[in-house]
Amino acid sequence: MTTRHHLPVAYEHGTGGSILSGTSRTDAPGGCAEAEEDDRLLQVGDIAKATGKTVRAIHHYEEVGLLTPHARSKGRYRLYDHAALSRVRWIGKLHDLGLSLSQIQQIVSTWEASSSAPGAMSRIRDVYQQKLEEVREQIAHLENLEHELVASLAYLDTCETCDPAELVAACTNCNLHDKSKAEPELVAGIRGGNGHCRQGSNHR
Amino acid sequence: MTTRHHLPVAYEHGTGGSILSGTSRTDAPGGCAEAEEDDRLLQVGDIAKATGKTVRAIHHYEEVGLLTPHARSKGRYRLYDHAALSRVRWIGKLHDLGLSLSQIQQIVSTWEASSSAPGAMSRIRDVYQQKLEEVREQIAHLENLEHELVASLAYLDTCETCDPAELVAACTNCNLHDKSKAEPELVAGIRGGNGHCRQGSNHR
DNA sequence: CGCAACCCTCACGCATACGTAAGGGTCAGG
DNA sequence: CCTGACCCTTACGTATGCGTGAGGGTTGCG
Repeated sequence: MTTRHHLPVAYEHGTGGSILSGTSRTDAPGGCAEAEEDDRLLQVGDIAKATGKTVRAIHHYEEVGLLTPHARSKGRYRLYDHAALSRVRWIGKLHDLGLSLSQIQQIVSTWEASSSAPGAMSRIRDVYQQKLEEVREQIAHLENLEHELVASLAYLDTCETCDPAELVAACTNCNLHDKSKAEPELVAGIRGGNGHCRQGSNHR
Repeated sequence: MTTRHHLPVAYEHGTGGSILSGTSRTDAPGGCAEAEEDDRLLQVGDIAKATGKTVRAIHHYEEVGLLTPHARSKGRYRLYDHAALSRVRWIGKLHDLGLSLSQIQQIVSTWEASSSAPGAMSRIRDVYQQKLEEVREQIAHLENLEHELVASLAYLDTCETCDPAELVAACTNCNLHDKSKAEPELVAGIRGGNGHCRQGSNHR
């Protein structure tokens, strides 16, 4: 909604859909003959908005070698092509996958230093393959925690039947809970552990 | 297997199962009449080993108010009761759930400042309930990434049929891939984004 | 008593991924 | 030409969760 007024080179004219489109354009220097399609360039702010990142983050990606502007305007404004959008989203996803920016940088380096295309892809594949396993482990771990949470919530349900006048210290001797199942760790950890005279384990 | 020799107060004698048990004991000062059960005290190193944390981490937990030794030896050694084990494991789980130590501290404070037991439990419940939803979101997110990884790997499989002499720059014009499905974002981001004259989106 | 194995209290260090402020140009409509 | 909305570079700041010494006691078997 932030009304854009005067753009140097990349324009928006739409009403909010995908940012920019327009008439004026600036083909970047460098002698790249390209098909038409959509070669309007984007400013850093456009990239930021379109990807949900901050301008600072985009700059940061550049600092660590993850992104390079396609060109610069006369006034040294960074100008990006649309591939930059893919790149930034890609960075975000890999980051979500738990890769650090420097690890991502290594992938980029690997790719760029590689001459053989399938060779490069093969290494990327290895990284992805390994990440896939890690992600599956993480999922399993989270599902574990999920179950623990559910169990704890069920356990804590019983507390609703407790007398509100009861003091927390009395929990140690509580006998409202189902004796057949142990106290979930997520519950056990709350009590005790701060030195105060405590130690009973399972309320009996 | 680090042989323990001279312990101040908490002993081990077992053969590796659960750390400690023994004969000598030191009931902590403070006038806590307790049932027998298992009130031998543990040193910080014991807690560390039993929980997989480092001694420094245990100290750190204390620094931020998450854990307090049950007592101190004459020589100022920290002595913990078994509840500390639960507490440390609990901290670890909550941390895995994405809570920061200070957030965990808030839970502890909430608990300790609370007089009404069910009231306190109710607030803990709320936290857990919310965490449960977050965890489920995280799982969904990871599953999304998992699918993207799988799709990308499938896509990259095709690259194996590519001529190893092919240059990475040629990927732009690659036509080996199934034209019916789009290039996964995890693949698209690799190419382009570093300014070099590029911009074709889907290899045609 | 001697010694190994532990523990204690500072207190600075570190890696990540930006946040944020400072001081100062650039762009294009009006 | 003016102006508002943007952008640039430089550079220090921040929050987390411990890591890593430094310098120096404590414990208790033998």
